[in-house]
Parts: sequence; structure tokens; C-alpha cells
Amino acid sequence: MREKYFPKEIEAKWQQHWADNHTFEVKPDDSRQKFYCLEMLPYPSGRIHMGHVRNYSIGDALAWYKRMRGFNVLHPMGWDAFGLPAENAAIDNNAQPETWTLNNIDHMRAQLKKMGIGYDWTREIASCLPDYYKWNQWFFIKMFERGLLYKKRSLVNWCPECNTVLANEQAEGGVCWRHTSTAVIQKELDQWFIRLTNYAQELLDGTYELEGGWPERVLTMQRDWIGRSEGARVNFKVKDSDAVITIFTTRIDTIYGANAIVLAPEHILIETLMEDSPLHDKVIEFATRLKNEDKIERTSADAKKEGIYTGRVAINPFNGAKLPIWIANFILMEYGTGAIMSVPGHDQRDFDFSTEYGLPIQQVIAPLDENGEPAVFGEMKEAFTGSGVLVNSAEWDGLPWPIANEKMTAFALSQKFGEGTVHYRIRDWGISRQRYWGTPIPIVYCDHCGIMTVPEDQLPVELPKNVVITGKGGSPLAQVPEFVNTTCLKCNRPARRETDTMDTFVDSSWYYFRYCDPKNDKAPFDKSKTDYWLPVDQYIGGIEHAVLHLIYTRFWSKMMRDLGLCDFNEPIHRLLTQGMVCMYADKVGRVVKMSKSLGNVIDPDDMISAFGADTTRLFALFAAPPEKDLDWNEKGVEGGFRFLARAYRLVWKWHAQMPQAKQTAAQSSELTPAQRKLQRKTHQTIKRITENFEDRMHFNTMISALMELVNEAYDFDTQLGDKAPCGTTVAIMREALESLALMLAPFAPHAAEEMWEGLGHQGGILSGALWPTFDADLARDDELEIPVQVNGKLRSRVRVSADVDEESLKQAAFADEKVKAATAGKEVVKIIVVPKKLINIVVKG
RNA sequence: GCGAAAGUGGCGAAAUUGGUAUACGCACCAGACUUAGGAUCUGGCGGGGAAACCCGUGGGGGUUCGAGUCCCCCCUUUCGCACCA
Repeated sequence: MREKYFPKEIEAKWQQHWADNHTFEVKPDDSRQKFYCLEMLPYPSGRIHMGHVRNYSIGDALAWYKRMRGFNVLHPMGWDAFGLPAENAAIDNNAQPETWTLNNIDHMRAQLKKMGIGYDWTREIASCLPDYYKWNQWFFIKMFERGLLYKKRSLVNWCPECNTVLANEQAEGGVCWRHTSTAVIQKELDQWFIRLTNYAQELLDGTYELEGGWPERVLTMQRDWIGRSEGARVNFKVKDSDAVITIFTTRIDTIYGANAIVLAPEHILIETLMEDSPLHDKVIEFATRLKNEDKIERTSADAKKEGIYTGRVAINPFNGAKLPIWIANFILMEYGTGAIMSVPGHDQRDFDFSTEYGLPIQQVIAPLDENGEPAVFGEMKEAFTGSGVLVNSAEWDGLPWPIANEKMTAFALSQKFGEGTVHYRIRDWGISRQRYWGTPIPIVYCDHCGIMTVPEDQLPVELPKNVVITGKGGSPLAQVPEFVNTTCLKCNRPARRETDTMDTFVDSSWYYFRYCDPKNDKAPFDKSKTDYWLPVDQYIGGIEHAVLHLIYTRFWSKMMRDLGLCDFNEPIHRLLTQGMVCMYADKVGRVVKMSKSLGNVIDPDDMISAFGADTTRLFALFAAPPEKDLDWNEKGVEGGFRFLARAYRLVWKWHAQMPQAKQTAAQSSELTPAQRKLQRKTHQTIKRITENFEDRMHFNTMISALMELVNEAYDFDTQLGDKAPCGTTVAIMREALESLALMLAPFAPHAAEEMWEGLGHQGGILSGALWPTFDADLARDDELEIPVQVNGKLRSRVRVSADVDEESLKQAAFADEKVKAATAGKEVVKIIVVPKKLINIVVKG
């Protein structure tokens, strides 16, 4: 230990120590409880940013704590290394995506090591390497064999910036998830889809299993995304035709109020219906125009309702009413059946549509008035969507909503013109990407034998190198004859390979399984290893993956479970979604997320050079609780540095006496008040921090508790002056400083190690399970200052012994001058005593 | 529009089940040490007032002995969803 706190020197020293001692490298060990601490793996964009620093500081704090509590902690790191930026860099810099990516990984790995994050680097993975993506292909084949994958020509989201297709989850709100200012357009393409919808119900049910462990916000977003709705399908016969139109509704109880059947412009029955119709050309022209309109605009909530009457009529199976068949812009082909019954009285969209075209509006649901009678409105000004009972609905009149729905659905089933059904909003996951830098899809097309998967023993289908990437004109792999041309695996005649690559979200769906067995070349992983480590105990990452990665990976593990590769339903027990790192930006005049384009970026490297990794990490944890956005403030960083230097100086001042100190302090009754005070603070701090790690993980308050302990220890030290300390004093100080060093380790591990060593300990903090324990008796206050209220207002405080009984406390309160003054001449109505907290005297007059 | 979360000093934030509002840090002020300090140490720091005391957690009501915390209404901000039948 040196006199002054030199983070650079200390950090290099301990990083070397951890590497030499393989401190963070772990193996399954049945004798110890495991803890899997995982941070979302980064995309190797080139440099670490503050968001990463925050993410990994949180994860490492927890990992250190758990290790110190004796857990066998798996804390790995890897790279989500496929993806578009590598291709763009290749175009811009004339580099190969692989070279660019691997160089970035090298640089970022070095940065993470400089931060001293405790990863088991022997388990590092990079998804762009064949020994990883081989298993993506293996999973593809398994899913193909089980019918979980299919190829379909369909309208898909296309991002003109990415020049590729996007999954629905990646095109939320009609914009690309990477290019949020770029509207996604619709294209018709052949695509590989994973049957995410097979697991829709299970994914929904799982969100209830995850309650408590996952933020409610994320669960809500996932539930909304899955979008389960219960309803019914009802068949409407078309008059003078054999055609039947099936509609989906969640409100079959309102069917007597239907005034039309409305179809999406893409509906397949339109052509049939319009055959021989004098309106044929007009209607088809209308539908074609809508189909060609921008989908996002056409289907946005504020688009004007627009429709056309087809001249055809459908029959309401409940009452035989003749309903005109319309086509309208607001009906979506991909939801339900692409056809609805319009019920203007009880659906605002139908109301607006009917008003626009003068269709009749009838009320069929009536709220109950104060006499319990159904209230029938005169003219309706808007749709009534509240609850009530049926009216104008023949024999169903008087039934309340949920019962009517049930009974009418049952009736439809019995009459064979409808049935109850559940509909989900979530769609299958389109994974084809018309890009180069991704996992090749292991499929071969033969003109004679059709579509076939590449046999397992021929995996991986390697991504060819030195491919010319222009960013234009379809899949780059299609331009590589050596890759495309192959022979049919069945008939040996010339055949072609699939030239699309997989969505990179495939890579990240199972990477944390691979960390458990990263070098396995026989299987994606050995189940005995994942059985030990998984599920993940704590996952930490940004909220932006709430419906992307976090839904895909839940699906993936359910699929793996069905393949017999794991035994659990949910792969991630607890999830922490950390807030963004923000800073004031001149360009917008307020505190916003750090971004290069706004110029409000701090480079972690600069921070580390100026203050050290410990200070940088400490501040990232101290400035705000982890799930909140964090305001980066350089002055605040200095405060973090001062705290570490202050703690360090105190340890320096005392470290020489430590080897001679008594191991345990005297009985607390024999301590001076000052000694007792520091001892109490030490034990209180251990209690606070330990409990906080176990439930709330608010690192900011844990660090402030450590600051308080340091302040208290300084006061103690200052009071001693130049007097030579007695053995008890040294023992009390030793306990305080050792506790401090140990509890600092999760937040500032290098400085903590240096202090721990300075206090006379060899081998490093993690050579044992050293998390300090507190003694509840020693943490307890001997004396308390109890606030005294009169009529709820604070009037005074009284000092009493901690074990005071109610009666003496009351006496002490009434003995107080200020309390006397406030209660003088008044009748005491009531005295409320909250043990150890407060006394409130209620007076009258 | 629907849904969720939040609003506390000059600033970042504490207050875990209703019980001393503002812990801890930053900034600021005063002092000590110093050739000097952007180092370190000591003290102060919500508003009003000489004081007693009064006021104070976005605004207004309510429940309670007692409300930052619970309930109702409103305002603002952020986030999510948005013609999903």
C-alpha cells in the first residue's frame, strides 16, 4: 500500500492479480449454490459507451456480492457480432465485415478489462464465428423437422435503410427499430418464419409466472404485444351466392346491432363477390387503390374512414337481417379474419364509418338507470362502449354482457354458423434477412427434389469470405456462385443454397446457454452443464428489448424444452431494466440520452484515464437507482473520487497498526461512547447494505451508507487527536475499516482489494467468502431521540434509553418544557405511542 | 384517445409496512492549514422571522392522532400501445 491513492497503479495491479489467479473463472460445483449473473451481450460497434459501463457495473456489483456470500457465480461476456453495421462499415471503409467486427471485439474486450469487470473470459463467445452459428443452423434444422419453421410468400416489413426485411417486433409502430425515423414499407417476399404463434398462450401465461421477478412494465408490454382476445367467429351467408364470409368479433352480443359487413381491401372473397357485378370495375379499382396506399398511413388511427359498397348483401344468421357488404380502409387483413360486422352503436370506428356513409345506427346495449331499468338513448352521438344489458335483440333482451356473450356464442355453435375462438395479435417470426453478415440458412433447393435441410454432419454451412458488399440489390450471397451452387443431397443434381441469412435475434436467443459450455463441438451445450447454471438468476439490460429479444428468448427456451434440451419454462428468473445514461445537450437545451449526434457524450476511456475505473463505476452506481435514468455530471464524478481517496487515506493512516490489533473488541458495555458509536455504525451499515442487496438493489443508497460509515470513522479519528490509541480503539477501527473495504468491493473492487491488503490480508478478497456479518445487538441504538408531537405537530424531542417502556416514555415527554407549554391548560384526549419511533399527544381546548 | 410510471432544496437524489421530510453527494458560503490551491480539514446550507414560531414534498379536496407515502379530482412530464374488431 502506498500513501496516496493512485487508481491507475492499483487497478493495473489487481487486474493482473485476478487474471493470474483465475479469480473469475468458474466450474459447476454441486457442493455450492450457483448464481448466474448475466448482462445483455453487446454489439461490437467499436467502443464501449456509458450505457455499457452502467450495465456492467450493476452486474459486477451483484456478482461480487454473491461471490462474497459464497455463491458459485457465473458471470460471462460475449459479442452479438453479426449485424448490419459491420456491412455498412465494409461499404464505407472497404473493409471486410469479419475483420471490422473482430477488431472491434479486441478493442472492446480490452476496454472491459481496463474497467476491471469480473468476467470469466474463458467462456467468451462471438456469434459471428462458425463454432457458434453452426448451432443456429442446428436449431433451424430441429425446428424445421418439428414443423416450427415454414416458408411463405407474404407481405413483410422492409426497411429501406437496412435494405432488408424486419420482423414485426422490429418494426413496431411502422418504423425500423434501428432507424427510428425511417418508415417501414411493405414488400411481398418469400420468407422463412418461425411459429412463434404456437407458443402465444404459453408466452402469455409465463408473464404471470414472472411477476415479482420482472418489471411489471415489461410484462405489460409483452402481454399487449401477445394481444390475446377472446371472441367468436361468425359465418354470414352471402345472398344469392354460395359464398360465406367469416367475421371475428369480441362482442357477438351486439350482433343485432350490426348494420353492415366490412371487408379488408385484401380480402380474398372480393373477386368472387364482384363476379358479373356491374360495380365490378369500380370496386376492384377502389380495393386496388387502398392496397397500394401506404399501409402505415392507411391504417393509422386518424386516417379518415373510407369505404365502398359492393352491391352484395349478407344475411345475419341470428335474425336474417340483410346487411350490405362494404370494403373499407380501416379493416386489417392480418387481424382476425379480415372481415368484421359493423356495430355502430357500440364501436366508435363503426360509428364513424356509418355516420360517414349514412348507415343506420341502432342501440343494442343499454346501461341500467337508477331504477335498474335499461336506458335507451334517443339519437346516439357516439358509440356506447360501457356495460349494460341487451335491448332490441329479440329473445336475448335483458341479458347482461358477459352472459349474453357466452350464451350467444353457444347458440352460434349449436346452429353451426359460428364458434368461440381466441385470437392473438402476435405473429410468426420472420427470420430471413437479405444481408450478408449473418448466419447462413442451412437450406438447399433442388428443382427435382424440392426444399431440404443440410444434414447435421455437414454443418456449419460457412459464410463465404471476401464477398463484395454493395448494400444494394438483394442478398449479397446470391452473388457468390461458389456458395450458391451445390448439389442436391438426394439426387446429386445441381442445386442452389438459400442465400438469405438469419435475423441476428436468433443468435441472442440462446447465447447464455452457450456460455455454460462454450467450446462444445458435439452439441449446442451439454445439458448437465446448463442444468447446473440455468435459469439465469439475474439478467440486466435496457428496456428497449422488452418485446424483441426478451420475447424471442422466452420462446426459444420453451422450444428447447420441447426438444428435451432443458427442463424449465422460463429461462430468466429476475430482470432488471436499467435506465439510460443522460447528459445535458446544448443542441436541445436539456438533459437527454447521450448520443453522438447531440454531442453530449462522455467517453468511458477518458473517465478512466482521469479518475480510474473504480470512480467511474462507483459514480455510475451512485448517481441514481439502477432502473432510473442517470444524469451524468462530472462534478459528481469528482465527489466519487474524493470518497475513494478519503477512505483510502483513512486506511493508510491506520494500516500499520492493524497486524497488532486485537481480533475482537471488548464487550460493548465496556466501550467508551465514541467507540460504541463507531461500532454501532459499522454494524448498522453492514445490515443496511446486506438487506439492500437482497431485496432492492439500490446501489446509490448502499454507497451513501458507506460514505456515512467513512464520515463516522473520520469523526472518531479526529476526536482521538494525537493520542496513541488503546487496543480497544484499534480493534473498533479495524472492524470499521475491514467492513468498509469488504463492502466497497462490489462497487470499487480495485480500491477495495488494495485497502483489504493494506489492512493486513493476503490473497485477495475473493480467496474466501468474506462478506461481513452484522450483530443485531451491536447495531441497535442504546439511546433514542423520540420526537414528541402535540396534535400531530412536532414540538420537541426526548432522549430515552432504547428499551424504555411506554409509561416512562410518556413521563419523559410530559416532563419536556416545550411539551408542557403546548399542552398547558388543555385536556389530553389520547396519547399515541409508536414504539421506538414517536409519541403523539392529542389535546382538546 | 387508452394504459402505466413519475413530479421532493440551486442540482443528482433519500425517506423499505402511513410515524422526526430533505440522508448521501454536488454546487454554494464562512473559517483553518498553506507561497499557492481546482488538495485537505472544520462549520453552515428549504422559505419566512429578531425570536417564539409559522409555512413547506406539482395544485385542490378527503381519510387519519398523524400523509411525500392511502383515496378522489386536476395539472405537467416521461414511457408504452394506438382503426387489433
